Amino acid sequence: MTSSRATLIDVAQRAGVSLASTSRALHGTGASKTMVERVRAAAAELGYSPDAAGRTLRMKKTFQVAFAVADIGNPVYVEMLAAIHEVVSPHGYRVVVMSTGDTVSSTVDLVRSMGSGFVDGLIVSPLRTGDELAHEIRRAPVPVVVIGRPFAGEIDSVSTDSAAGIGLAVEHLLALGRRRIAFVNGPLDTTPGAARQRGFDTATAAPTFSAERVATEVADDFTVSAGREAARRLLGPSSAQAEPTRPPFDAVVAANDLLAIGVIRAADDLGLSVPGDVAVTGMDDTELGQVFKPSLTSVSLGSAERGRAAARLMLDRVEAGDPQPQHVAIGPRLQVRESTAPAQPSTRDQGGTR
Amino acid sequence: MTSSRATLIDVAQRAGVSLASTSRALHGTGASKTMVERVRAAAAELGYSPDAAGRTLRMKKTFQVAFAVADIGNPVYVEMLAAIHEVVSPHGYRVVVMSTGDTVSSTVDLVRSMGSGFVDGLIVSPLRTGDELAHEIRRAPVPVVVIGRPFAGEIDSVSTDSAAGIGLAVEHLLALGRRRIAFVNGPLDTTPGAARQRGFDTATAAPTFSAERVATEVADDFTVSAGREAARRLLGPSSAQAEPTRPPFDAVVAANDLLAIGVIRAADDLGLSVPGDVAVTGMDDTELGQVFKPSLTSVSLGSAERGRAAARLMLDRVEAGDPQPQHVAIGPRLQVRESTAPAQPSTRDQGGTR
DNA sequence: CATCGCCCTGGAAACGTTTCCGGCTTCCGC
DNA sequence: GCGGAAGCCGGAAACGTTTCCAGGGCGATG
Repeated sequence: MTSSRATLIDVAQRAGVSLASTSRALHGTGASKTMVERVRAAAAELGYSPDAAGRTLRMKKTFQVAFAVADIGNPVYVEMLAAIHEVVSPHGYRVVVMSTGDTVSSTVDLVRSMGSGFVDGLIVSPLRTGDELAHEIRRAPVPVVVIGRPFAGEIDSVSTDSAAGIGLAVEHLLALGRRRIAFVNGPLDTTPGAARQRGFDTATAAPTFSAERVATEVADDFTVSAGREAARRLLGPSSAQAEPTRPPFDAVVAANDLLAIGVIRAADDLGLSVPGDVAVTGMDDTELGQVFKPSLTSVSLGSAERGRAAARLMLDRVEAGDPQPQHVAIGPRLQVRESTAPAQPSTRDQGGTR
Repeated sequence: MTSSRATLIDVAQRAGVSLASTSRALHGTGASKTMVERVRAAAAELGYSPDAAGRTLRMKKTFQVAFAVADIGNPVYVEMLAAIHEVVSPHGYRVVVMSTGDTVSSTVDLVRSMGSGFVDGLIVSPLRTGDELAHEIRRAPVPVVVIGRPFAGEIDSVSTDSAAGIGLAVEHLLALGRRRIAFVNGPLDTTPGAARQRGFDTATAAPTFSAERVATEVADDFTVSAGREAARRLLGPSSAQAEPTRPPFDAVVAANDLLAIGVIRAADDLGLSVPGDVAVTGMDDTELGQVFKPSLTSVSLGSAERGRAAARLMLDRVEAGDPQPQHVAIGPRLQVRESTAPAQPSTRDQGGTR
């Protein structure tokens, strides 16, 4: 039990062979059978395990990948993290969790910090993007894969067309006979917020759109409480009265599962039933939405799938120096559950729980 | 735009000073003002950023901390992760996410892997523990902080008395007038499962326990679906009939928020109302439980708090070589919400939603 | 039997950084 | 004006690993 850890030199001395041979024997290449045996034994006796720093310094390889998001508490990112871990871990890579911060400049700082070389690559899902960030990513010293937005050329990225996803939700509601559709979005200056707004505008501007577009309400945040408040604003001061007046819409498209749940809670507060009086759709298909009551109809953006794809892209880049920047697109899929149902001819007195 | 990154030697040459002075100038100690200025300028021109591997090799410091759990998807661990990140990040430390695996031997392997020295310390919350693991932790080459179980001596740990937490839940249900209390637990061979079972046994054996202890049902897992199935088993085949017969209990203590939600879903499936017919308590006080409908009465084990405490313990260990192993205990707190309410005298026909 | 070639081994360099140590200048106080 | 001390700088070593290169032994082939 020495005070410090055993080093390769110690192993070499104990085995009575050279340092070079020791390294080769453990690494498995170009060493005789007896040599391997001998070195292995010595290493085992000393409880040797190779030092990561020395190896990294020499090989210029950290066997670490960074995953950076704005808010690691968000279930979508958690799912991505788990998927990334699951993919890279069997290949011997570790995952370092980092934060992009809210702003584009803090994200730029993050990318710049890759210069220290503590990681072999970066998978990042930024909340806000800009030309400055794109430029910084292009000149980053390690491979970078962006999740969430298809970047123009020269940047690896994997994304889901969330605008089209909103379209799926709108279509679904129309097919159910809903005629007055509202939209609860998150901040418009974020990448997902902007995309989803675009999606709703496009879907409701289409000639096939046979309903009335009520309004868009922008929540402060992509959270449950923000969704609840946004929905309350949308229901207007008139509905604040105790009498369960008829709401100005019979369906709400939410930009997010969290927002959607906030909307349902708000509806519940006012004695409106979901999906009886109001049908609600979410987006991201989180587990939260699945276990919620009513379970949430949601547009899956394939979070785990995106994470896996990004991780694989990263491995391709890091293991083999794959030349061409790639872009992987995941198709949005609508998961129909309890929070949406056909509109009843007479939407009257469906009643709340009590 | 050279092919490779600028090194300290390049900066030294450009500034026309020695390597040693360059390092000192950038590090800020024992360098003249003009020297600092000059080196800073050179570094800036070259876009220098220090190489993590070289620094680590020399200083024996990685500025990384590992956080290892069995299932990173679990909201409790996510909260801990976020808290840990929040604490150590300002001190310049990164967080590496790792997996302990389900078994104690895989956790031992994980601790053993610390021998590579890719991290300055390990914060681990193992699902299962044993003497073998304790022994391995004691001889680990880096500081280890254990979350979840108070370890006997020589090991840093932070824990919450979840057994006492179960006691709080039972007490609360008794105070509400509930008289037939069931318990849905997770696997008993896990650390949390065992502790919570102990808590329930103790609470229901106390002389002040004025109710009937119905049964304990052990779920396969700490998940929603496992909880749903466990609750179904508990309700028995008799209740599988369409008629909403009176259940054999009027309250359920669940070992977990996820299990609790599974229980509520199962109750809902059978037309039982929560909290009308059955009061349900969870544990962990997750955000999921808070937004659920009905919002979940839950025993908070201070996940974020535990994460923060563990992180601070780790920093103490890593920054200053704090000598004494410490143990931090967080008190469980009951958060009362909608899923528990006083028992009605006649528990009849409270009715479901439909 | 000689020569060529292959496989294995050992010495040494290199990766980029921090820090010890010795020597220089400079400044202060007497 | 001089001795001493303090501050600053440069050379060099060290951290632990992988890999290039050269040399030696041995088998196979001509």
